[in-house]
Amino acid sequence: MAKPSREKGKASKTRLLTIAASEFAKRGYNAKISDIVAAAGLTQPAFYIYYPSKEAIFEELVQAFHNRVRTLIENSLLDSATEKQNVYEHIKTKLEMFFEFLSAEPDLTRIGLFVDPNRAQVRAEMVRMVQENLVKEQQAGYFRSNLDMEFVAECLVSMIEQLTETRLLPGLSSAERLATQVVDLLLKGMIKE
Amino acid sequence: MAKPSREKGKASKTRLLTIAASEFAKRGYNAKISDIVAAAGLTQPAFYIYYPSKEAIFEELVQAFHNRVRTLIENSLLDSATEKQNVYEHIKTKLEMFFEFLSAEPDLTRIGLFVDPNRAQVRAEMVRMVQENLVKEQQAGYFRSNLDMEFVAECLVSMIEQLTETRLLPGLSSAERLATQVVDLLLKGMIKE
Amino acid sequence: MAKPSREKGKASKTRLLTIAASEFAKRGYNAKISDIVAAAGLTQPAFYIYYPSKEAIFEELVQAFHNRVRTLIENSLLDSATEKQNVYEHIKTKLEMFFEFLSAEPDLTRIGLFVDPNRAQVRAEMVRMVQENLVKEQQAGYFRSNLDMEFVAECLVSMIEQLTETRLLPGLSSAERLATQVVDLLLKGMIKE
Amino acid sequence: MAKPSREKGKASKTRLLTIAASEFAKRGYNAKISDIVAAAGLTQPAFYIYYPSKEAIFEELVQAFHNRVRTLIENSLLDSATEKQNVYEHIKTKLEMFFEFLSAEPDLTRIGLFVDPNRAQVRAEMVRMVQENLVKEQQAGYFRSNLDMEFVAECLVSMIEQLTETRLLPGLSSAERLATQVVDLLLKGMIKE
DNA sequence: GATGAATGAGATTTCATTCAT
DNA sequence: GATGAATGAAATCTCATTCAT
Repeated sequence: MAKPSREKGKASKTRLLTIAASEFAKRGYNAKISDIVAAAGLTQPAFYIYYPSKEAIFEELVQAFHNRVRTLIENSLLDSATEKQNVYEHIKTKLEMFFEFLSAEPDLTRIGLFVDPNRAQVRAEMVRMVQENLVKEQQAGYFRSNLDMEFVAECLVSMIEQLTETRLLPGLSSAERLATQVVDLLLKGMIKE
Repeated sequence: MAKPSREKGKASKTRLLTIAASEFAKRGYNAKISDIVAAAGLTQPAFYIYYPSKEAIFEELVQAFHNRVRTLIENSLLDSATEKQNVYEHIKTKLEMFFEFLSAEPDLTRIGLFVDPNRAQVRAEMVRMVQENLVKEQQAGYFRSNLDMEFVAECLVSMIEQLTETRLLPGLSSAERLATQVVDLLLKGMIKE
Repeated sequence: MAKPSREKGKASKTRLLTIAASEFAKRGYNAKISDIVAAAGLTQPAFYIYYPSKEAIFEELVQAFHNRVRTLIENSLLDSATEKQNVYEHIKTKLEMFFEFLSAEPDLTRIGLFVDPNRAQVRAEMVRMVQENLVKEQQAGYFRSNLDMEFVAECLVSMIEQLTETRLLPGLSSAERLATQVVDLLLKGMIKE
Repeated sequence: MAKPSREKGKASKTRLLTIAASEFAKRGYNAKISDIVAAAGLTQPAFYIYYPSKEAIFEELVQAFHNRVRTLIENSLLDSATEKQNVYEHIKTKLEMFFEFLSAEPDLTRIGLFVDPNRAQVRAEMVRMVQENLVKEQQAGYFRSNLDMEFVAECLVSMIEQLTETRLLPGLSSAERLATQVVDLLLKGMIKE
């Protein structure tokens, strides 16, 4: 492993990371280094110039997703303090941001949400973040007080994950559309009146 | 005391299938034949007496889950015609059945819902079934008419799947409890009043 | 890794061990598994049926030598109590045994004495054994009392090792001859009279 | 303050050689070029500016040791002609010189004596030199005439080598001390009186 | 109904070495 | 006088699968 610093090397490293993301997203951790380097126009040993092991590059991708999630969480919490919309719009905006976030880097999202063996951890983090937000609204009197907000958060996150997989990433629905639908369903419920 | 030779073979085959289910559920498709046969007290070639390949036994498990889902669907649709409860109870009962179904064979469930690379198919089937049920209730006037029932069904199924993974299979919640919570959330919504 | 028990498997395992001994003796730890299995008329994976790793088979050979050394030590100490020859004959006999022992399994000897990275340990063990023997003779008054027997033991062992490598294993001298020469030199010294 | 460009190259080459000696001494021929250049603050291609291959630099170190041995031999033979001490002192002085020589460049010594695959050659050279010296003393009547001086030389050299490895290089004994002990043991022998 | 023994194909990783600048 | 970037060749090890009995 050397420490590349000039342009071409950096480009190779980036290419490897991007292609690795795509391969891991498609085939899970079984993605082959040989395919990755081939797609990057390199030979096998070149991989090890930039990453010490297959595990390392995978972990780097997982951490990249984690970091992005953490950033989103922090920003999102700040926003919630500053904005003052009605509750529908407020929640919808946040959901939309969430969906946008997840669709911005589809491969990273797939890796973080679906292929990482420790994906339960990120999920738990997301659930916690959502729960905190919801509890605030609940305390502000917007939601029924008898709702278990951890349960609700878990349901919401699972919906987000699923809709991301089946509608958002395949391009069948926009972030805005999904946010609207989810808010409408979850806030109002299914019952008439 | 009958012909033990015939029975022994069947027993071995069943044992292999059960253990394979457990291994695939635990380790995904990467589960090793060598581990499976070892746990079954057999040697590797014995495996190939009963199943032509790793893929074949995996597919058999996936199909077993599919078949169970199909059976559930048929029974469920029948039930829905015969029963005459209020809508809460009605839906809750079905959800409870669904959760019971999923918890009855945890390994099969995990394989069908989480490890099968084509799990989207079963999911779609489940979504369709749920959707059909919901449409009927909607047409009967129980639900808001502006709800896209395909969307709702997808949300509901994703919640079911997730809660199955995080609460039902680990034994943290009962089927009855989860059904109650889901019904309460989805039917009434989160908003006060 | 299976547990072979029938004849052919046992033969293969033994062949692998024998050939491995020869290869390690010739080329050091860098000996290649591929050469070993080829010489054994097997393919690479067959190796891993019998030994879990290259390190494992090497360690097995090293341990085999250690065990033989330990056995020799125990027997040798017993002998020293029972026999009652003059001191020349006594020491010569023991030296001869030692040389015979080292020439009995040349590959094992080379591995234990020259290629094992931890060969200092066995050497130390051998030095200790020789020292104990010498001290007894010294206390019995056969040797000068101002000799540091640890130093003498170390010299003796190094001579044994060297003569084994350059004369015994190549077949240039017999164990008996070497024992005679060493005893003559070490006991009488070089000075005339 | 002269031409630093020429000097820098020479300095790099020397540094590589020194570090290579240290690495080969520590890890045997398996020492890695990548480690050597890293320790020298250079990159891998720089190595090949100065040495055509790994084998070449290793051989250069081996030859350096050989040359030093040859020089020692010549000087030693001259000395033996000029000096006129008693035989104990005479031999002891030479042994001490030998030990000093071996401890002066520990890395080179380790490479020449222990890691060079052809170390038998240098050993043979050293044996021959020692033998020549001993034969002279023997002819002068100092030693028993029935001693095979080639055998004695080989024993002596092996002792020197071993004591160098276990006592001299680790700093446990001085050259003078070892020389004294060896002379005492070998000349007088172990027997009392 | 099963086993002992073995293999084909391929995966990750290592290391000396070279090309272009 | 040196570097950034890359490679050829090979080594260890894994795993589903098969042959002969």
